Amino acid sequence: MFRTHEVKDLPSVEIGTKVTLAGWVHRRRDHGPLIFIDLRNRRDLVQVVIREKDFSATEQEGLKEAIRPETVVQIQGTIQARKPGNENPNIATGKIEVIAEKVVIINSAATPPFVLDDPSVVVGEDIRMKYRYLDLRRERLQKNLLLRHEVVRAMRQYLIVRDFIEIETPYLSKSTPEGARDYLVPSRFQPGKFYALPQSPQQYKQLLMVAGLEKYFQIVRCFRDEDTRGDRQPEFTQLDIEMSFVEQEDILKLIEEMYIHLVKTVTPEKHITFQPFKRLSSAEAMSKYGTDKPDLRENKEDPNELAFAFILDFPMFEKKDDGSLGAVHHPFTRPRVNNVEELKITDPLAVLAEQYDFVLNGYEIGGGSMRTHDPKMLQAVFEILGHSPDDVQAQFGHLLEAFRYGVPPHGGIAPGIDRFVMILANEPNIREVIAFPKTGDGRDLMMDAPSSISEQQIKELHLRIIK
RNA sequence: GGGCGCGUGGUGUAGUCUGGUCUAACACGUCUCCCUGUCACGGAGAAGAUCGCCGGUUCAAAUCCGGUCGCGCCCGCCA
Repeated sequence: MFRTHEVKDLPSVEIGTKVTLAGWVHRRRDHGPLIFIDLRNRRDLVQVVIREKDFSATEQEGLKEAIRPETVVQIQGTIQARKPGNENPNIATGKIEVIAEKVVIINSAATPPFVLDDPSVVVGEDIRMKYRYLDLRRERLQKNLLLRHEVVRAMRQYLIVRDFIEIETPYLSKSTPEGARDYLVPSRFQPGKFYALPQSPQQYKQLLMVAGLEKYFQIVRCFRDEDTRGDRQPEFTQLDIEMSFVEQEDILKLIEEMYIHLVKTVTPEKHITFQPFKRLSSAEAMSKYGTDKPDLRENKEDPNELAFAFILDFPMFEKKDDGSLGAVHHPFTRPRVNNVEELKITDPLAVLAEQYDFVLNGYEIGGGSMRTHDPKMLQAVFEILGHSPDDVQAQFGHLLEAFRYGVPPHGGIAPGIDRFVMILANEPNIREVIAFPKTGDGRDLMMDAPSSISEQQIKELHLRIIK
């Protein structure tokens, strides 16, 4: 046992109790014969008083090491009430202090490359990323990761009590031509073939509906090999949801109630502008605000305002740069038509989709749709998108095959977790709520990834590198 | 793929526009010494920077020009 108490529990410990604490030296105030150190354990601080006269000459030499900031120490001592006038109202343990009887240096620390105890110092991004484990010791990131934890925990709890089942889907999956660029993983067993990391578990969760799971969710990592932004990382986490025997309204209601609940429990200081959430058609949003993710806050200076909105009625198809048609969302989205015949005779660009975006303070924090569960309708959509029957068979044959065996009406949504936490934390950048984020060009400066691989690995994977 | 911004001791900045006063300043940190009630402790002192890199202009470059590298932001892209 390294410690008998956590620092945060000390205020309720009786005066005179002997305690053993362990943590990091946060700050030191060296008065010569009297040394104060603030001992840090998680985010909590307590003042330890070291009286030089209580220690032998050799022990005093060791103390020189102990008082280096960020050194890991174990302190044995006695809880003492601070004298009136000596209390520190700025820390939770400010009414007491620990009189040290023994100081054990567990691990002495080199001088950190940047100051950890001053939140006002803005350190360069590259240095923070290289020494991310030190950056994470700072209060800002400790707070953000804790907030993120609370959000995810509340999401899980909310869905689990409503009969949702959490199911994991594969990360090694299949590349699809639609959407973002895939991250690819070469196969050792199948020369020249590649897995793709999922951009989302879209097809898996629909197949779970075919499997009769009915209410699925997953806190899942998604991968997209595209350029990053302040609110975009190559890998990000979403709350993936899919439900059977529901309509669009059921999904919107679930999300609305869940997010009101999340805000209430995790950040009660925040207030929600629209209850129920504002709803706009995508056409309305574009004409009124010039964007399909409008910032609807009434006071943009208010750090506690949350203006949630649903954007509805997106078009099903759009013209791509090369003139061909693409799906605005994805091909599995249900077009708002009565039957296949109607879809075939309508101008594709006039067809709306049962698709919805979830928007908060000018950020898209999620999107979803009702899915086409009629195989004929799905075929018709693929035809409009210009996929040849062979192509459809190769790319989506497994899904169409599955849909032959009794598929329930279903739909889902996937709210992003990083962006939501970023907004709750009032952070300007998504990296501030991710423990180990990537740089703008997709690198991990701490691990130095991506990196070269050995000749042996290249050979095993049947690859050749062209420079 | 394109546009913009930034790069000066370990960290954060000033100085760059208007070249010489820069033999590079300040704060934090580090080191030495002093201090028994500090809590962003205080005091005295010290070390630490070829001003991202390469080249050019000039009597003279942190400063101007060209290139290059690094980091960030934005557009494209992100079903």
